[in-house]
Amino acid sequence: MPQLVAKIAVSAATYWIDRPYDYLVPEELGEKAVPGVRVLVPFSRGNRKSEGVILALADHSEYETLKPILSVLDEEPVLSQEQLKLALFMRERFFCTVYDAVKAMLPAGLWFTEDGKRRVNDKMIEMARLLLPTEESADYAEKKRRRSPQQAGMIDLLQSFETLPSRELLQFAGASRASLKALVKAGVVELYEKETYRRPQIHLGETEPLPVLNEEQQKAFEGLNAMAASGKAGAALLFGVTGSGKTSVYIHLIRQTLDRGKSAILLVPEIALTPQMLQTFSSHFGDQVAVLHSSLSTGERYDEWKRVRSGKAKLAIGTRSAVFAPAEDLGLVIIDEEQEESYKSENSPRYHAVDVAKYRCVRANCLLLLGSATPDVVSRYYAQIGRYALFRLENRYNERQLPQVRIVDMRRELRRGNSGDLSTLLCEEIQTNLDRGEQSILFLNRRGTHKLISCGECGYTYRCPRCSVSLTYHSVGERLRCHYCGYNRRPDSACPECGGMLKRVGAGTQLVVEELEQRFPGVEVLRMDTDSVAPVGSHELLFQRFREEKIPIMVGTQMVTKGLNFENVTLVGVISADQSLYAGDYRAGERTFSLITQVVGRSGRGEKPGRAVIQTFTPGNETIEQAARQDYEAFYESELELRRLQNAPPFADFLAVTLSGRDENQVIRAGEAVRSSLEKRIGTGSARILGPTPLAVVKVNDRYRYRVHIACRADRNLRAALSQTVIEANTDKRFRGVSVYADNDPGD
DNA sequence: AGCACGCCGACT
DNA sequence: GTCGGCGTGCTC
Repeated sequence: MPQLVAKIAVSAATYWIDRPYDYLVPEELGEKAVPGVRVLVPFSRGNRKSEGVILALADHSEYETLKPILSVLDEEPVLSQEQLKLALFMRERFFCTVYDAVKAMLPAGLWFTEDGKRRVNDKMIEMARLLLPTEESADYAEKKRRRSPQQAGMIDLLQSFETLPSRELLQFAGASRASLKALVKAGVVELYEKETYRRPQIHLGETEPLPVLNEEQQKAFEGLNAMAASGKAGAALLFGVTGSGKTSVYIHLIRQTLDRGKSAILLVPEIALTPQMLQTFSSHFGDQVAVLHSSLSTGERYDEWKRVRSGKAKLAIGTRSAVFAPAEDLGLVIIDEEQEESYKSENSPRYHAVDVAKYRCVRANCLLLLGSATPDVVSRYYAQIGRYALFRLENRYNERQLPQVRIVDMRRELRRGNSGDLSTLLCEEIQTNLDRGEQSILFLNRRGTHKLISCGECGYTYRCPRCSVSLTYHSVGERLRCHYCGYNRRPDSACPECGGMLKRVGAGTQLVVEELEQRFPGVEVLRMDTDSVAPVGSHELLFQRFREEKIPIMVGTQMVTKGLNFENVTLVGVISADQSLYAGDYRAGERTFSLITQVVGRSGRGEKPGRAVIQTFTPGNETIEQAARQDYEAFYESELELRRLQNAPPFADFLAVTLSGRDENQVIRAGEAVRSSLEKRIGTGSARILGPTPLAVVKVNDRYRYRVHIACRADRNLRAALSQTVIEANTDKRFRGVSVYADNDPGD
């Protein structure tokens, strides 16, 4: 009698041992064990239980002895054949395990806890706490200190913090999971699960008639709709200036797609997924809309996911991960503001939603529509060479004028004795607005907008003991915190170096607010920044106050640049346009152009004409001038030329191998080995290999991080070679303790 | 990664 | 002697 064998992608397998593993399907599971269901299998020498997903069935195996599948976890497949193929594609493209890809594709509500088969609707994390009374555990720590310093260290931490997520406990103590397990076994520490909180669902509105299209919108719609209806795979770029009504075109296209009985996916950047935006789409498509967003609770998200899968919802709207929406019969994928960096995942699997969307559209023979006011230079190039169709929207709604933009040379301001953040011109303009009762938005192009503490005498600043960054000051609980690892401490009463007076050095928005208060006493100023510790929805509330109470001035970072529409705002100030220009990576210019263009576009959205003031220390800079003129095509031409000279995308693909470990020299040596292995495998003829070079923040959590860069044509062979190199470096005994991974197009 | 096997030092 | 640290090798 032939045996039934299942090819399974196993969760416990790391990247370098990830392959389909053969397991025996026990007779009693024969019915349920089909491709796409998740199973529990014994894995490795200890037969540790691991989750897996059946990729395929077979009637024999090359292996002599097979272990049997322990149980089937799903009643029916959670992934279609097509989604399994996508997972395999992701492994190749993004250098992750198949199961990592599977996890990214499924909503959190479908995941299983470490121990059990229980399906969780709540998000849980593993926490650790001491089981023994304080003194007993302190005694235990002392007893253990010499032979097991890691265990003692963890007890110390739990003494002061009481409870900690076990992940963090291990990181902070620099301990291995084995030593934590030892403490659990000894009955000193207990591990338990804690629920993280939920967020409410967005309200859905009434159905509205389709928006009326103007001539150029109609033309774009007709062209795009013809592509979508052709039943052939295709991609198009909809290049529409701010306020030209891309959304109206989207709505018409989606309407047509749904009427053809097909489903659609609309991706928006993180920041753009606002209640207003959802309101717009639900007012047209009612409960055919499903929202997939990380801020929904796992339960809500799971329900939305099910509505898409069952076909009850035909339009999935969401951020990056919504590209995995289990939509059958896909007819259209729209990616709005396609140049946004939030479409690239920062942690494993490091996928790019645009790449995933391309793959899906090709497989489904449907249209991929990339929309933008400032397209990614690569997309614009593809449109130029005919790989994408190109549609333009050049007229702003109601023929509104572009804001009048002026550039201020901040070096001259400095020479005139103004060392503040606000130039004379900007202050005059703000005053004009105050007099007229119109509102102003000041944009601060700066990350790390927090306060530092430094010594007034010797200049000492606190640095993180585990990361190569300064600690920032948080007034909440008077603490100094590290943004990278979470380390925090209380500041001393005097400088620990020289005993001098410590003072708070304002930075970012705070400093600008202070300067405004000084110059415009009694004028209310609203402050918006991403990293302020704010409860959910509070940003919405602040925007609402700004609109309704007509607060004269709003100061903010990134988040004030996107999609906001305030009729009474007639002045935008860019405090410093330079910061993102020199950020190192090849996208810096693009980022700056896009940012400035967008923020300037916030001005004059109503009846009254808008003005903008851009402050810069490099007034001659071409990118800034182009952004001030809102001249994308000029920017594109010069940027493309630059890319050609640098052999950067679209003329070559950028890939990287990132290495990290506690021993810096070892990391560098491993990086050099990676480099020479790559040189051997792919040669230096067509590819350019650089590094290893340290990352901008070289040390995080006591691990040093280095990167080897590759510029080349990334074909199948090259990816395979890169994958081999990563596997080799990870399993090389000389580099134990160094972890190595590849990245398809690292952001920085 | 995580787990078993096996080697070697310190404590009964 | 043996308990339990840590180094080595394997995962259908």
